[in-house]
Amino acid sequence: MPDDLSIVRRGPINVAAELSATLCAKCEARHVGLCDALDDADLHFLAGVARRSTANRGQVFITEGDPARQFFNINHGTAKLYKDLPDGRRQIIGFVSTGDFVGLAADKTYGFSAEALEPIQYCRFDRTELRGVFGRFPIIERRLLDVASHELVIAQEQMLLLGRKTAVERVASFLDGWRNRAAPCANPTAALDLPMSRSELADFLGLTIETVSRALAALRKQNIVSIGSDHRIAILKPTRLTAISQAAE
Amino acid sequence: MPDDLSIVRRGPINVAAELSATLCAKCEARHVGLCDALDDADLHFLAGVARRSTANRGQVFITEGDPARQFFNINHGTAKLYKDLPDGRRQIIGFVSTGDFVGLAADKTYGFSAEALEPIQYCRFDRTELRGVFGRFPIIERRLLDVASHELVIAQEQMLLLGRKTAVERVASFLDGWRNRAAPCANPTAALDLPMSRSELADFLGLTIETVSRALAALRKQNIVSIGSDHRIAILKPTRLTAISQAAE
DNA sequence: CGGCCCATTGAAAGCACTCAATAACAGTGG
DNA sequence: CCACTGTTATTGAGTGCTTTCAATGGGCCG
Repeated sequence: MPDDLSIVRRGPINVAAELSATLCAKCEARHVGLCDALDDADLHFLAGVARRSTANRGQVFITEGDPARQFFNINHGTAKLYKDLPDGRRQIIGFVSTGDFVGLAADKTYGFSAEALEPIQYCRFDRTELRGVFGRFPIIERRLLDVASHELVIAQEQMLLLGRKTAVERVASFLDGWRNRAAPCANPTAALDLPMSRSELADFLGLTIETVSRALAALRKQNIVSIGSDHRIAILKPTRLTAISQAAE
Repeated sequence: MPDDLSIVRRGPINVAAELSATLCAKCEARHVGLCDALDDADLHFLAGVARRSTANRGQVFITEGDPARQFFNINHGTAKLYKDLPDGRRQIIGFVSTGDFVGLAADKTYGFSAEALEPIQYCRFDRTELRGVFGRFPIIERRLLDVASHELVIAQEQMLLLGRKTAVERVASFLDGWRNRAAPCANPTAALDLPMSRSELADFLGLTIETVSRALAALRKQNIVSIGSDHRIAILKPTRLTAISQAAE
């Protein structure tokens, strides 16, 4: 089994890699993120150093402070990355979904924890092994640099949000951003499925659940969004939402 | 002159590169950041794609939204990186000093502006040219990936600060962090020289100047810091400062 | 010495937070 | 299928931390 840690992993082609490559080729994340950088033939090498795993809702698969020995690539589902203060205050620093690469932002130990918001599938890469792959496939390193650069842009946008935006602006920014991310090409007024609770939204936006609820209510009263049950939200006025999110009025 | 844009820059060795390499060898940033990745012999290649520039206090050398055609490496001095909202609210996303690399966090356009806090010296690299250097010196790309990773860690730490910390905790965190960065090995109670104003401190910490002032006053009243004139601050109780910054009590 | 800018301090207001109660929902078992 | 129950979300009232507005103080420079 590809998950068996005792398998022979070195060498360009071996049974485990063949199995993994087949899995990789069928992977939901095959044509996004890291894996899209390689063609099918080269996927062997990446597959050879990948271990497939799963996590259930609520399961923590990265713990802040632990030695950062692995990278992760999300193949299916959504997880939250977060940092805690000793007294329980929590800041969610990001949500990661299908195709997203996790673990770049680490020195010797992980600077954040990760918890599955729903059942997820992911690949684990040993950091040193993946570095070995860089020599043969510099395109992977290039891709990782692009990923890191883009994450920095996102992080800086979030700093602006956390440092300077009002509650309503924060919620509007989140909805706008999530729509762009989840369905960039779809009808902008289509209903969104949010995998996170109000509490998690609050921890991401630097607010409390009550304030998030009130901000959503404010947007609803202006008929900018429609709030359904089961974490479904429809954006009725995408243009207005974007304007509010950018404080453009 | 190395600053002359008309010089011939291609080829492994040419006059401009020789001149730049000499400058590079003597550069204050020679043994930090990007440049430290190369030995003196290889510095030619990097020097060949570098343009040296300066900026005076208050001068903006990167403008948010402009096409991101260049990277920057600070050789001397300090600058602030910031994002603005249309109504004037500003968030400083970071301060960069000697040895720091700037511009990784950009898609097609810069996501932030940069302004010198004091007279600075820096190198400019054309993005496409620097990418060309990657092929010959993969270590540079590796180094940039490390830089980006570390910046992500810093950014996530800042998200925790902006989203969840109180005013006093934010100011304590900043002072603690700045001490570690400016003089990691020096006597922790030595006076710090802050190159930024209260206003810039406020824009970095997501506060107002008055709140920063009050937070500093609070730390002063506890004899944790001593506030001098001309942006000088001495840390009298480093342990207490660190404890407060991490909300560890 | 005067003017200007920056920093500090005080008083009042505002936005988000806390506390509290109610409502809606999801999952469970009868 | 529906009542039951625990969880999650909404709404209201009051508090508090930070902001806003305003005035004073201090340093730098012409």
